[in-house]
Amino acid sequence: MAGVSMTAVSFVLNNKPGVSDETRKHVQKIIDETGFKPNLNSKKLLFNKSFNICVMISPDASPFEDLFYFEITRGILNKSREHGYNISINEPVYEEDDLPDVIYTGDTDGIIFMQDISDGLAEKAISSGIPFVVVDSHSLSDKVTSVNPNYHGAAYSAASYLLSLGHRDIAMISSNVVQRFQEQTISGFLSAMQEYRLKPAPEAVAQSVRTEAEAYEAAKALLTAKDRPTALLCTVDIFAIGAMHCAKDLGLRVPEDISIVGIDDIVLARYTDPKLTTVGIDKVHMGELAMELLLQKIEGGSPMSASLPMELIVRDSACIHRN
Amino acid sequence: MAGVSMTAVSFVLNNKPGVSDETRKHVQKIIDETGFKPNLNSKKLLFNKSFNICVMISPDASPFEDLFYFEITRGILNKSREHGYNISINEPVYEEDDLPDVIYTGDTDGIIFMQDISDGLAEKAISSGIPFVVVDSHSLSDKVTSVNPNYHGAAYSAASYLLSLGHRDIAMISSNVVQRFQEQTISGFLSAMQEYRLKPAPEAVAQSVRTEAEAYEAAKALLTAKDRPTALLCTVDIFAIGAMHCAKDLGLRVPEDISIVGIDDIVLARYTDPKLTTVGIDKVHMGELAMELLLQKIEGGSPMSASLPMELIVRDSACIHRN
DNA sequence: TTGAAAGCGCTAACAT
DNA sequence: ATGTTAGCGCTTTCAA
Repeated sequence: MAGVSMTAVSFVLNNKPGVSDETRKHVQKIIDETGFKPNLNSKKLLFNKSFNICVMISPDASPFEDLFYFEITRGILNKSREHGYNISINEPVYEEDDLPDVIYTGDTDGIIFMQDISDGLAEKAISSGIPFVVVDSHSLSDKVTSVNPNYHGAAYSAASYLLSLGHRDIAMISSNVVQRFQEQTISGFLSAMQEYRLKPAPEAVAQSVRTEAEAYEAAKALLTAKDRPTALLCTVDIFAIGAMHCAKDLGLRVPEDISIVGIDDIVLARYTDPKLTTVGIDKVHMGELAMELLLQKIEGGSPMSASLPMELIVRDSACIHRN
Repeated sequence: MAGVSMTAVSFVLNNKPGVSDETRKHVQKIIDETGFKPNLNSKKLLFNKSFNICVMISPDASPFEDLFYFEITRGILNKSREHGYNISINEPVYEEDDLPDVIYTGDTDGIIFMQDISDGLAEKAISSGIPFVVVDSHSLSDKVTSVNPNYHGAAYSAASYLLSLGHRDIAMISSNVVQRFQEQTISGFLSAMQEYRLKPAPEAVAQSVRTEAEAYEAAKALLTAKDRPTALLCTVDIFAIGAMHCAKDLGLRVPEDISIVGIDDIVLARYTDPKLTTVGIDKVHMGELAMELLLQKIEGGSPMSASLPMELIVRDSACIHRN
């Protein structure tokens, strides 16, 4: 020590009592002069805390492929930086339905799962004892704390909007990547239709799809049928974009000949031509919220799961139906 | 210890010699049974290594706002995960032209700077002793190792392409966010023009701009002038997108009435209508390369800076000039 | 081949 | 109010 003691320095650094004003000033002066910064690695060992948050994403939904998860990640980053945490991006070990090593080496203070997780994974996470939250979850289990967009409501809003524009022949192209997501959106669609005493034909709800290209094909099937729908509700924006391309290629005008709406409001939605009408959610906020809930858990709390509303964003890809 | 010693366990864990096959097997068995994983935090202290890489971005170019940096970040993440590093996203302290605390607390093994850095920052980074690389740098200094897209070449390619299509009245909308970037693209543009013995009018190169909205206005100025150019070279894709909107609003067809090309090939470029012709670079690869160079530095090497070629990607926003 | 012990940089309990 | 000391979990000399 360049001056006096050692516990003293610790007290000064952490603004703790137990040291006279005089020594405090003295020590502080030396700290300022030398630019001394305490080594975080020793604290990590002492408190067995890594200051790392592990963001877990399935490889087929990398946040850096999928613009949706990418925005959520931004929110997570905002908050984690604010609180002095780093993030590391990882993926589950799918063959064994297990978590990666990083979880078991003390290098993770908390986990954020993107998209739904399997029951096996949830169990492993619980038994690891590490706090975790699931964001963009599709189930509201009381066993895990999660942040859930209201996808049922989203599909309901989208369908209601189309109905209010006078559309009656509405078909749906839904994602079958996550089963519960599909169930929720279909049920939202059907309840809106029901309010108008409408019962869509089976083929109008049967289109379920994984990629933009598949959405293109599904749209083709619908739009070339003899009784083609006047509106398309796509469960994911990127499908709506695929459907728009298909419509154009078929010589159909959007929205005059066919109205199309999506769900999610990804960045792209503002750049399509016409601009995509969709049902959106504040994804950055969603990420921030997930991180906040996680921090609460890390500090020993047991926060409530959150269900977030989704809001219709009217742009140019849907219009009034004229006979 | 559930079996024998303690040094032994360390040897077994790290596959080091100095322990009999018998004890090795015995210990290994216990490790497997108990699922024991060594605590990383103690290694961090012992080796004074954090296994964190700090990605430094200026706030006005957040990788999660800017699709360009976002793709680079993906590359960085790929490689860092592969090597057991976490990343933390931070920004310089601009008021003081200094690095954030995280650099000085032993919580960073290496730094990746996005975009160019100031001389002051470079100096601070060097004197911190922490290995760093600059990605998407615009200068090839031998003091810092960097990954440089060849922006001069990019502008040259774009201009040459337009010239080869018969365009002679080509105007440029360039970014003035980073000075050296602007210099390089302008010089690339001018050398291509010179090969055709063309010397663009001052107002054809004077448009320099920071945002999509400003690009829209710059395009408006150019396209409403009495001798409007037949082609626009935009130094950044997002400017090209702004210019395309402007052209449409003015009733001009792209590319029939006005050819537009960009630089960067961001994700959006494939989704515009018409699809954007641009000069691209493999951004994920760029990030991976930056991370590889950084790892070499961390291990004590002194890697060479890399200059990466950019390639013309012909899509639909430029066509042959007809008088 | 094995075990004992020091030490990485800090905090906190304890003794002074 | 201050100084001394143990200890976080590991690796690595060093001695047996």
